[in-house]
Amino acid sequence: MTQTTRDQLLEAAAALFAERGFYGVSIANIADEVGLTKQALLHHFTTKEKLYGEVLQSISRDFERVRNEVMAASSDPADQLLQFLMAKVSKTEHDAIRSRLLMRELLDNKRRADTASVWYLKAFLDDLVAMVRALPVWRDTVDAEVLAAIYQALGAINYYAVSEPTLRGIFGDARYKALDKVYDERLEWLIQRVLIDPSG
Amino acid sequence: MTQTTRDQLLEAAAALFAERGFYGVSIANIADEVGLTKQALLHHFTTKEKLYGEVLQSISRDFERVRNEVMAASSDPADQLLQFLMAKVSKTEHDAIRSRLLMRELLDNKRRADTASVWYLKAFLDDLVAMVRALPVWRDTVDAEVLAAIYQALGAINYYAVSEPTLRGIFGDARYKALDKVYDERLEWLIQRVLIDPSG
DNA sequence: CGGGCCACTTACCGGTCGGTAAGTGTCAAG
DNA sequence: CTTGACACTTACCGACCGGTAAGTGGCCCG
Repeated sequence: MTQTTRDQLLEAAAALFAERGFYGVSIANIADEVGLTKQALLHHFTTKEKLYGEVLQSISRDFERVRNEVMAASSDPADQLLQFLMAKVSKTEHDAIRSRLLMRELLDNKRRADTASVWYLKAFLDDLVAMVRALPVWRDTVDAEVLAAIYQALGAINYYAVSEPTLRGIFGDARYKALDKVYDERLEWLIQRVLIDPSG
Repeated sequence: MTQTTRDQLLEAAAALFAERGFYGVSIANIADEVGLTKQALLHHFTTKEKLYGEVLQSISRDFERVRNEVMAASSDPADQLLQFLMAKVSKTEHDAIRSRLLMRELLDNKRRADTASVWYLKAFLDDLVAMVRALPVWRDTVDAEVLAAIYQALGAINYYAVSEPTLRGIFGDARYKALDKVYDERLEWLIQRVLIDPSG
């Protein structure tokens, strides 16, 4: 199946918004990427804000899909949690774009009146809290403790994901590759220690 | 001592760049904040890029100052490391601005030809690696492992710092405050587990 | 008193921004 | 053969962008 013009625009928008941020990209830039004029883009998504909103929405659908896959693949809550979190690690360019975009959203939604994205984030966090609460160790802990632990894992994942170009710039390809190799293992260890078996 | 106009501009610039990013702020916005025209700003910092560079530089000086304070306050490497990392946690508005600004820089310096800021970051990471290497546990580990562990702690710190407005938006002031209270303890525990006493 | 530096102003430049208006060509339904 | 929806175009708009040019007023130094 060939991509529709609309989907091509969405994909180009995601990549550019991730790389330069909402204000760093013009709708003409995005349209150019697909070989169209900005008015063609506005034909599909009446305003820049609406286009951005649809990009966020497509990401949130992605996460829900991954969550369902993980839940179906195993019935062990610890396994589900680990797989869901590790799936957030950037393996492909598409993953990296998603991480960067959400980090920017985290930084920007203070000033944007973007309640929509706040609610999507809430749903995502609620899902994670539920997954953690399925583990016996966490059953009798207050919400704040669960959230704090989750957030530390998310921080370790996403901060690193977003740093990839910078780290590559500092250390060069070879040493970055070496770092990347150990990061995965260490992350699994961290999730294990912080979330799955905190007492051990 | 009253602040010079130049310092006022630097402070206003830091706050606005942190909140909206480089492209989201005009030099006129920054000048307005201090009650001047943009040409007055250009009088002090010839270009927008140079102003931004000076903001980054002042942050890097801040870090060096904190590092020296921490090194002077204790001779125990484990203590120094813990204090240095915990000092990065946002306590004041100024700390939060710094975290946000650096996170944006991490996201943007792929596209900006901002080698300068890459070198600040390298120096900062080098300092941290040296502090960790001062601990006997890490003496015989490869660089990549040390860096990975450091990065996980930095991620847990900075991702959370940057999320403050979003989390407050999702959970409200009361529940955010509860989260904030437990986050500090949990962070200290994490640094202890990941960096200072990984075997324990 | 005179001259030059400093901090700052108004006026203006070419260019880009998001968005509107008014088409143009294609193609399927009636 | 016409009609109209659809996907797209060119031609604009006012607002704002970063930056330049050319002052203006105050203050220190001789």
